[in-house]
Amino acid sequence: MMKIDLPKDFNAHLLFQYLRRSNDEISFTLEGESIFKLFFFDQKALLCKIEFKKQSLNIEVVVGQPTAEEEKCICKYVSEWFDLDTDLEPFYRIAEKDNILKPLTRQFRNLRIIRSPDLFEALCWSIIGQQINLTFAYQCKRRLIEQCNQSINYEGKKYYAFPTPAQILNIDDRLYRELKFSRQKVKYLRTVAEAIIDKNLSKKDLQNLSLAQAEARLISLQGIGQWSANYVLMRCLGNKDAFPIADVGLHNALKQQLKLDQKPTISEIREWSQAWKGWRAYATFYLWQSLL
DNA sequence: ATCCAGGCTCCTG
DNA sequence: CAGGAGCATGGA
Repeated sequence: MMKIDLPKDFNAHLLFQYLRRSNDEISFTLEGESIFKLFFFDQKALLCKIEFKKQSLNIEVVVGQPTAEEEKCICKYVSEWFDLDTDLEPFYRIAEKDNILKPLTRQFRNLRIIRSPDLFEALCWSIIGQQINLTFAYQCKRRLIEQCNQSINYEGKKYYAFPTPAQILNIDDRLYRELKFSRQKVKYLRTVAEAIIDKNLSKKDLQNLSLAQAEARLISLQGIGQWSANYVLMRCLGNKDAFPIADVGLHNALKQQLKLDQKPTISEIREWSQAWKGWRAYATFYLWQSLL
């Protein structure tokens, strides 16, 4: 059993509300108050059960025998997933002086960005989510995960992990059509999978770059534009100032919050967001939350 | 039916 | 360099 201390006033309710938002999400499994997450270390499967206590979260490995090193990886993953290491106070100080963020930070107190710690998965999700609505995006992702079937059975239920780059490359064009992926997106997924396999792209490399450099590196990949790059920097790398400014969800949330009759322009958003400097990823996430 | 979804690339003038 | 088509499908 592993145990991780939670930050003061951790809001598990808002976390679960976010995790529950799609029935097609099968890269983890919710059962009551527990989260099940399947990890693969090469071919070795470890199924983890995560439970929240008052001051800590517990991780129990219910299938498989982890080494000390693997336990460390799992703890690191979970800490990043729920963004446990961020001090929210500076964000709330900024928010108190900002008319857009103030009500949101009161409504969603102690909400942390829910991250996507695996780089390949985060990139794939950003590609899948481009242009189409979220419901359809989640369906596509579910079909992809089921097709690759990186899974184990435990107590009569099936638990899935996100596919590896090699598995993504193994799916042929005809099959991708059946999964409802466009030709372009298949090309982009393959580009990203190859970059990871060839070790031209890694989370560690991106972490050693500045925000602007990391953004440029991501955008150099075919299929990753400004929105996707900033989405990945925010959700995977944990950069608190990454800002997917063209995001339609962001636009709709701002329209709703400010009771505008149409969506704001990019230049308006750029202006308002000056006040959020250093915390634009958090501002975005809280705005998204207002749409749930 | 038509338009828009957590965009991006490529082609045109 | 701005502007527009095309992509896949489903929900409003």
